[in-house]
Amino acid sequence: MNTVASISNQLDPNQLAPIRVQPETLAESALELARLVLVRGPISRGELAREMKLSVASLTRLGKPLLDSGLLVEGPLVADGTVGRPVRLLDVPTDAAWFVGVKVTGESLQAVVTDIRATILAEAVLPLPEKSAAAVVAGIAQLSTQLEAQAGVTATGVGVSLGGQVRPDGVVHRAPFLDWKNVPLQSLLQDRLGLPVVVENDVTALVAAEQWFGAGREVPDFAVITVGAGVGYGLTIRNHVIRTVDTGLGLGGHFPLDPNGPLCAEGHRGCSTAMLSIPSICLQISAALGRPVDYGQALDLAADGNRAAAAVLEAAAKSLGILIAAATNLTMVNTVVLGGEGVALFAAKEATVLAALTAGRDPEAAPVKVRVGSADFTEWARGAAAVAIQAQAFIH
Amino acid sequence: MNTVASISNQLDPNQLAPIRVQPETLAESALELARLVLVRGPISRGELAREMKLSVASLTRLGKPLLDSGLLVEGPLVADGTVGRPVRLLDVPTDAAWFVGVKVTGESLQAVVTDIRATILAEAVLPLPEKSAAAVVAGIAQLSTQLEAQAGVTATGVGVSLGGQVRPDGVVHRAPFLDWKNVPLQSLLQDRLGLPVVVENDVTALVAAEQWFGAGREVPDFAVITVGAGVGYGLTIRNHVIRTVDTGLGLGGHFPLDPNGPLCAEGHRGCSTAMLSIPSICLQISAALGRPVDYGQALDLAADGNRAAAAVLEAAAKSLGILIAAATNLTMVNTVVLGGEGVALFAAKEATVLAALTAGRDPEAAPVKVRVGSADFTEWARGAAAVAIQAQAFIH
DNA sequence: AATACTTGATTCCAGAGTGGAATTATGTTT
DNA sequence: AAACATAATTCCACTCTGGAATCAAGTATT
Repeated sequence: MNTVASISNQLDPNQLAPIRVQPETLAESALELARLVLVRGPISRGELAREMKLSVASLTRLGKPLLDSGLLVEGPLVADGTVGRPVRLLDVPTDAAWFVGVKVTGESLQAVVTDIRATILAEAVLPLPEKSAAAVVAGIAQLSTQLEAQAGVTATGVGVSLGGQVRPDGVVHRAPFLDWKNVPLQSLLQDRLGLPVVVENDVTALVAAEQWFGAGREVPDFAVITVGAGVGYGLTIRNHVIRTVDTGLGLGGHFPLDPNGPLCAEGHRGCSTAMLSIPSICLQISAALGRPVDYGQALDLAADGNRAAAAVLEAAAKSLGILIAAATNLTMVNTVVLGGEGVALFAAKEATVLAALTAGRDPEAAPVKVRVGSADFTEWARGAAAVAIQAQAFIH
Repeated sequence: MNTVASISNQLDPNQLAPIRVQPETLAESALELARLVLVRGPISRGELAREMKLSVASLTRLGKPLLDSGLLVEGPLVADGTVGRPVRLLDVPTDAAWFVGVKVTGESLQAVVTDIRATILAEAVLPLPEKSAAAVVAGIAQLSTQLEAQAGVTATGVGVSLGGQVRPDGVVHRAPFLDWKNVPLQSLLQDRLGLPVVVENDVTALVAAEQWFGAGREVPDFAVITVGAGVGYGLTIRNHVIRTVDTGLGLGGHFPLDPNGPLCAEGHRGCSTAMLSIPSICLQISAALGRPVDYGQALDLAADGNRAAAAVLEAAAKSLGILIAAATNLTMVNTVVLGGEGVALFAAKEATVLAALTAGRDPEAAPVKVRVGSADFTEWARGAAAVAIQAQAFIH
């Protein structure tokens, strides 16, 4: 089979549809090249050769069909003033493919449209009238159309993420927040949208986004901890997002942290959800003060010296440090990315978190690098877009 | 370069020295083939082809030079009564290479000699008169000679393991039990023995042995927890033993398990060492009963209904369950191998351990497979032999 | 301005590794 | 004894690869 020819067919000028990535016709190393160019931005062949452990000759050969087909583009010659022939950087065309990412919660759909590097171009939210699959499908279709119009682009793929277990075939095995069991969301959406759709667990999607477009660009091993309505946990080891049959069950969500903490709904005293989740923190402070308090108010109250709020947040911060210590000790990673709206806790109580983390680590151990992601809810939708991007790039 | 020829040279009949594995002259896939035959025992080309995702044609080609050189051998035709040509299984010669493994503790050297599959042929112990590197080197030399004579073989490699941090170049960076810092043990031993020597952290060596010759033959991901003088912890993900700069620090050794537990020497209340280590358990019971009690007596006392002993062991068993739950939740593995002399605790209190483990896991999660390794101290020395085997097989 | 120099990128070619198809080997079944 | 089934080998075309020579496009030197 001639790879070059089969790609070039897609460039038929009579075909006005957007260029569609069809990497199943690409060999392993060509795929890896495309992935690296996507992830490492504009990059020279020399650096790619080092990174891929290939010769520059191979890079010329591998790059040729990708450039011919338009999957990659070459920048202009950049003369940096030094002696020698200037480099011509390889890049991905960022105006050829766009992706819609949607995070499904029990109450709403949060959506973004991104370019191929998961850069957000537009965002939108839609309340979910009911938790039926039909409502979700209709909502995603509406958001998709709306966002395409907003950004003036045509989506080439859609990623959907939600809290729950998602099977590799895109069937939602179990999603407690939606009361779903075995909903074939991917095929439903694909039929409706006529586009490739990927469905993934929300935390896993966030980890995937982080792996390609965040911390993973620099380190091969890291954990992700999200704090929000619940506590999420994900892991990347040796550049691979760990996915198991239990992914989506939220095994990091009820990790014991404080024997004197409050109870979670499952009856775990002082588990990560009880100590860290936003609802639990707000409820504790509300109960103490005898009036409803939201998360922002909680942080403000603590900053203003309110004792109840300060005590709750102090305990939460300490618990977060303990959780980070436990995760790094047992997984042996030394980078942790924090995500979710609850990262505001880290910003407010960084010293407490780090003190608890240090206490839980061997004094001789390498320091843990804690990276704070965006607290913006759009990060979740961006994660969904990232898995759509990854799926279209066909890297496993 | 002609691989076949370069291997065949080693078979020069005039050369009476034992066949030495020199796999640096082997290509990647030939190495993987040799490793699979070593690990999977006598195995057919067809099964190897499936395992390696190659054609049987490739297996014939890859196997040829290995068979010619004697690195692999063919079994007789085995006719199992079914129709068709019988298979001729590939195997490693188990009478061509032997390995000495030595575990160094603060008090003694525990040594074994094994065949290439890490099967123990003989064992020996030598008290360590002092903790100097010279004493360790001399002791290992003596044990090596003694074991070779005992088993009637000549060692082709020596593996040494100890509690502490070992750098990849075989320098012991830090070994608290020996009061060592930056001791170039590998080169010292290599000079003395005239044999290839590998030095590795003790828990990592045990994990490596388990990966090639134990649980790892069936699952790609598992954790190892050892209970003995301390608590050890190691991890294999995607068929790779995780080694980091912190390996050897014992990051799983002071994991918080019981807020009401006793203190360890570092001042951690209810950490894994305080709850599980043999010295701590014996000390707790001794203190309660007002007389010295060893581990065997502790188990007997508890079995006989002694309340203090039973309480301590019950708490230990519960803690072990909690530790297993924490490790599996955070690493996402679902197989745990228990090792060390303390596994007797699991045998005695299995129900308690499993109850605590189950309580710490999501009810919907896949059940954790707990495998109990040998409690024999020779397992540690066998681990050391295993890393020597791996080093000679040059697989990373 | 012409030439030398430096470094990026390409071309060309030989070698290694691979799988499919045909063939051979070695047993059981008829 | 012939037919059949399955294992293993041989043969060959194909892909992927890197090294060496070459070309390309800038800066430095004269």
